[in-house]
Amino acid sequence: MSSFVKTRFAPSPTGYLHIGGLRTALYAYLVAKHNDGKFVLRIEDTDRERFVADGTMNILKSLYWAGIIPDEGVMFNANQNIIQTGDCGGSYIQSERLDIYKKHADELVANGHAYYCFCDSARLDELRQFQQLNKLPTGYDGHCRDIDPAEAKKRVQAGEKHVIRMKMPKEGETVFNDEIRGEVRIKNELVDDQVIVKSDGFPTYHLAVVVDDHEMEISHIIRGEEWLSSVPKHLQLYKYFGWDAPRMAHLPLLLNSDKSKLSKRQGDVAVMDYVKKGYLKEAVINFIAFLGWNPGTEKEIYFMDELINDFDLSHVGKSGAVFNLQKLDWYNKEYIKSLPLVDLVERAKPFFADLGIQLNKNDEELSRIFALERERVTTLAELPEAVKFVFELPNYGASLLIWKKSSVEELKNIFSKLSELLNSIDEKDWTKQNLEIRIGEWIKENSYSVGSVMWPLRVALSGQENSPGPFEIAEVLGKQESMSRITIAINK
RNA sequence: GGCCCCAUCGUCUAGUGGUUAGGACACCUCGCUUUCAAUGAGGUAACACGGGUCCGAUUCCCGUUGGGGCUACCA
Repeated sequence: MSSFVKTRFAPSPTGYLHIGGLRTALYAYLVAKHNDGKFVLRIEDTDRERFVADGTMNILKSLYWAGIIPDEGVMFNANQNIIQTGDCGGSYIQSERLDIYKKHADELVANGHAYYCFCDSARLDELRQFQQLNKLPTGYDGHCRDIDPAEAKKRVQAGEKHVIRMKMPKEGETVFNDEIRGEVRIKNELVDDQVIVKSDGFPTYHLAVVVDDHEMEISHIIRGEEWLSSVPKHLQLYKYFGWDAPRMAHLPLLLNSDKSKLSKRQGDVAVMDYVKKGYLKEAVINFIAFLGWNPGTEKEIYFMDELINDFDLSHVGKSGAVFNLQKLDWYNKEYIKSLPLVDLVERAKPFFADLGIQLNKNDEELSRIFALERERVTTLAELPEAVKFVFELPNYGASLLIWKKSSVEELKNIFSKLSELLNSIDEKDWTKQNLEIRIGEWIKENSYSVGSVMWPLRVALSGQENSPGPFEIAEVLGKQESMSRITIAINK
């Protein structure tokens, strides 16, 4: 076996990509990239009841948004069509690999490692109820395990409804080494004779995952902790097929604030929810990367390429991590503050479009406007509301103009003189720096208190109780609009 | 119920057989300041419990408790 690293993310298209799934995908991606290996995307759509038609596309787009691009397997092209690359002897979509699973299942039956089971769901339900009632361990009782194989085959050929179950040894113990948890041992007698082929002919996860990971030459299985207890089944299948098992890493779960498994009930869990809310991919990636992993240093800000450099499974923790929105918000603010303005403009535009707002300004103007508020918003979705006052002066009450330590008389006096001063400033000198100097000097000359000038000026320009400083706003607004807003204030 | 996994500030976490148990978010105080934000300086706050082992345990072992996962012809 070569030491080439190949990881995979293998989601089910049951609706949308879960934020926990994104983290699993990220870790798998990082392990592959850190080791100059390959990252495979496979679609596990063997559950026809939960299948959602555009589920695959949603997953692919969510991953693409986050910058997690597969090297092999399922992806989409410029025309938004789902395509595949790579050679694993078939499709990377499980529903298109049925013959492969059938071949392997038949092989197990032929070798006596699996058997046909004719128990219907009524009997199984009854069995489970009985076990639960009598506080017995639940599980299949082996009812069909010892049916004569020749007879079973006849019944199958006669069209009798059936599934295929793998034979789990009744004795011994399965011991394996998890990359994160270390040695784990589970007694074989406690492990069920798992159904590996359903009555509809589709494989269950357990068969499909083993066959595919082998045929796709996956070196590291990286998945959620919920799979830990089914590892003995998988290992047994590898043994039956005579294959080497990949290395395995079972990641700790993402939790709600009450420590239960992260769920829809307690907040947004779909990656697209966070996209729509205006979180930056850099923030989301940085945040989820740190939910369970850390570099062992005090560096908190990590871009994808830095994660690829430093990520290491050995630094992944064992305990579940609470998904803490406050920390995500902090990361998002950090990235919004540090994003180049041109990028900020590009990424913010869709949030205006979503609200039906026409941005009749060029990018240059927009970047100046957005720069005004970028330190004040936590998400891109907040930006339209935050910069609204630039486009249209809000209607505010006249009393807002009066600074707490000032009076109406003083205000009127100051404003009329201020208006003259501003009018005397040439349009080409209408810059933040220049205005600050001129008005500063003027305040000093007249011995005004700073607030008695700055507060009303800022309110006049912004129409808001809270806003950026008056000079920044004035520069963005330009002389004409600024003067018009001051006139409006004076008239109030 | 059975099996498996886990346990350091409220949250994400670093860390060690002997440390003032470190950082980040959040929170609080102060500074800057026309407001908000940003920012600077501080602060509150943790080794779940009980037994061992050891000169010495937060660290190693066992147990308890707590939390989580699995226990499907779902993944």
